[in-house]
Amino acid sequence: MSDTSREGRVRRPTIADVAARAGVSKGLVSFALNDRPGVNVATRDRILAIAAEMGWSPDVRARSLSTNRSFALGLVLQRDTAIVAGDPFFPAFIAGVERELSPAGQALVLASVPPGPRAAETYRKLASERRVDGVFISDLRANDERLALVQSLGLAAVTLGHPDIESPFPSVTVDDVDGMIATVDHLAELGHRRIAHVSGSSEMLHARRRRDAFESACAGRGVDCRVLETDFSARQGAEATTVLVADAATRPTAITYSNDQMALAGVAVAQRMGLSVPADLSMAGFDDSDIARYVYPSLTSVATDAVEWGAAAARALLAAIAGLGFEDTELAPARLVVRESTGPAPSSASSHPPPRTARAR
Amino acid sequence: MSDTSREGRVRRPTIADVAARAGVSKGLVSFALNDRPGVNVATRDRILAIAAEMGWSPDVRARSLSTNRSFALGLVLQRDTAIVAGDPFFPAFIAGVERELSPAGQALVLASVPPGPRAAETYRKLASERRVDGVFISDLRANDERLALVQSLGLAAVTLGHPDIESPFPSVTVDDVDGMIATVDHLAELGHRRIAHVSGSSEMLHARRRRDAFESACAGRGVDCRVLETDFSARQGAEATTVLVADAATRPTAITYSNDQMALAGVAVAQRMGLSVPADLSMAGFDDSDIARYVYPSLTSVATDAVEWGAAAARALLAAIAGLGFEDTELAPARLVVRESTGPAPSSASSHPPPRTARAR
DNA sequence: CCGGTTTATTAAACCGGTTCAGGAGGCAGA
DNA sequence: TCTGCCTCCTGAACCGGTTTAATAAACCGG
Repeated sequence: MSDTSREGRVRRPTIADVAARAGVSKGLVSFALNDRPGVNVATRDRILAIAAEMGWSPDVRARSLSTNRSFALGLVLQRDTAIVAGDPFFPAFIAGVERELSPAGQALVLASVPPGPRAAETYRKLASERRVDGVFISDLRANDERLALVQSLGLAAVTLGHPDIESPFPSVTVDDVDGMIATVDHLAELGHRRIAHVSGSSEMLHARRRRDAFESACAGRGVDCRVLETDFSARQGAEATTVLVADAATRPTAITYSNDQMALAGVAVAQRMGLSVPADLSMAGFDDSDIARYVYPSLTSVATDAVEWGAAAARALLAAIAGLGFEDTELAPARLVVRESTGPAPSSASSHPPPRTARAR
Repeated sequence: MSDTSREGRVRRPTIADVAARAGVSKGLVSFALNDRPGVNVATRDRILAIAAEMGWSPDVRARSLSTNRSFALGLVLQRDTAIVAGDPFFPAFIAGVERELSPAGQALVLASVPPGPRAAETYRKLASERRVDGVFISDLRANDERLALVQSLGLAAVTLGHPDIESPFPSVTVDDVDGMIATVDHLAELGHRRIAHVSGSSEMLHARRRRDAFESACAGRGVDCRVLETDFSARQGAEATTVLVADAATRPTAITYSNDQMALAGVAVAQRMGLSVPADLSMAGFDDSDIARYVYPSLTSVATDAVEWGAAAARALLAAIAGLGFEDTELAPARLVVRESTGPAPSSASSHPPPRTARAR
């Protein structure tokens, strides 16, 4: 019955088993397996061969204990589930992270907490249990207290985007500003002179950044602009749109949104009110989710490569943990993808048609 | 400078520090902290107080090594990023999982791999490194070889849905069938006699189950039905819709989709061809993503409580690991949410309007 | 006051790796 | 032949918990 016990489970070989089989000490096996100098090449090859033959692989727990590293990185999601569910960012980001982590022998520990003070507790727990060597700090907020917290916990970290305060951590950034400027340019060229922006919470740095870019781009082009703030949800995107569109006299001819979910909800509100997109109203999203290409009218949006972002963030965090470089990384800027939902501004302010009653046509 | 070393980092107290401070042995501290019987109550309270005062918390690595458990559960995502990105299921599922795991002192290890053979490798790695005590097996496929693999790796597991083969693991299921039957019922009541279904890959058990429910519901009601198979992506949802709608003579009066992304893309295709939803064509999704409520026309869909599903799956997996119950769990069935995208069938087959050329209105 | 049981506690082994001080052996130079 | 210096390898300590066997102390009925 070989080395199978009663329960049918095989006892995994340990480094001691490999050592015994190879007729050397545990320590030497460890050296050989970690490619440390001072091991005779022939011996090393023999040990490696035997380890492979026995199907040995290191127990990350034991390794963690002795090296005082966890070989795992943490990501704490602290968004409302409805918002994170509609957001294409995280799955793509995670795929990119994983692409780097997996070959590096690292794992990703994901924690999901409702927004609020429980997030701090989660970071604290991750650190005190020594689950992870470092964390990704996403969804940066204004004056984000997580920076100090994570530093005090002794964790390595990388921030997604530049914090608005002094940060001890490297950042990995995709610049939204260009994309937003390009959007305003695009609309201005189409003749729009009154543009609104439906922003995410200004507590969130990326929302604020998009909004600031929007406002300064408008100012620079003599465009009349207006901003409404939301929580990023489709619901509030719809509500903001209703407010913007309600008064035909002050109605903007184009609306940009801080994400695609809100833009899609906004398009629906406009259509429901009998407005034609883009003939009466141009609308643009942000993030370029997959569905943006497939709705009708297809949605003009700003695309960022979240997979690449995840990969770059993972590389930066691994480097920080290894005590290597600490430079900030700037990825290719977000770029505008023009589709059907933006078009020429209505020829005159008086051209808006009488609102029809809401009915699915 | 108290117990702070040069680098400003505080040395975490270990169980030995607590023992020394309390004047007892390491072992006794361990007993006290794990609520084991045979410890004097007064002593136990004193140890607990001292541990709390010193800010001690267990190092999960050390604990893992001695107890031979990892205190972590794994989830392997093996979907294409474009598909997982548009799918509201996982973020919600993960939130539910986390809700149970966190209080239980467990962590979630997430691995994301491209679809294909690399998934097996990932499970193998998770097991051989001893990263996790058990895994969630999601997106069950026909004759899913992961069951045997995971069992041979000695991992505990729970499947999301019932496998089509003998399974050594408990399952946690939300029954889709009722929701699909309700959808067909709803459409049949509205007078639809020719209904199509755009299915996900029939390799995927949940897609197949929805499709089978669709077909048998149609058969039971004398409804003419047709099924097109896709990979769940918005792109293929759009393509399938184009095929279904192309020939006005054989065009169905209603289409159901195996997820909301495809349904949204399908609605767009119909609108683009000048068809009115639901006047000319009723369309229904599946999964009830948040955005379904906010598009125009709002999308009839089938809702499952993914958060609850995650929580139940986590409980089941924890129970399995603890060697407790092994019963399957059946959650509240998916339910139909009727919105604007479904309506009465067109009065006669000849009523379909001449297709207009595609233009954003 | 004694033998036996229960309760509270300790010391040490153990989990599976890493790391470090040192030792054996070979070789070169004096 | 002695010394010094490599190279290759060993043995043991160590990481921070858990667990077990052994022991000391308290208790208890007769």
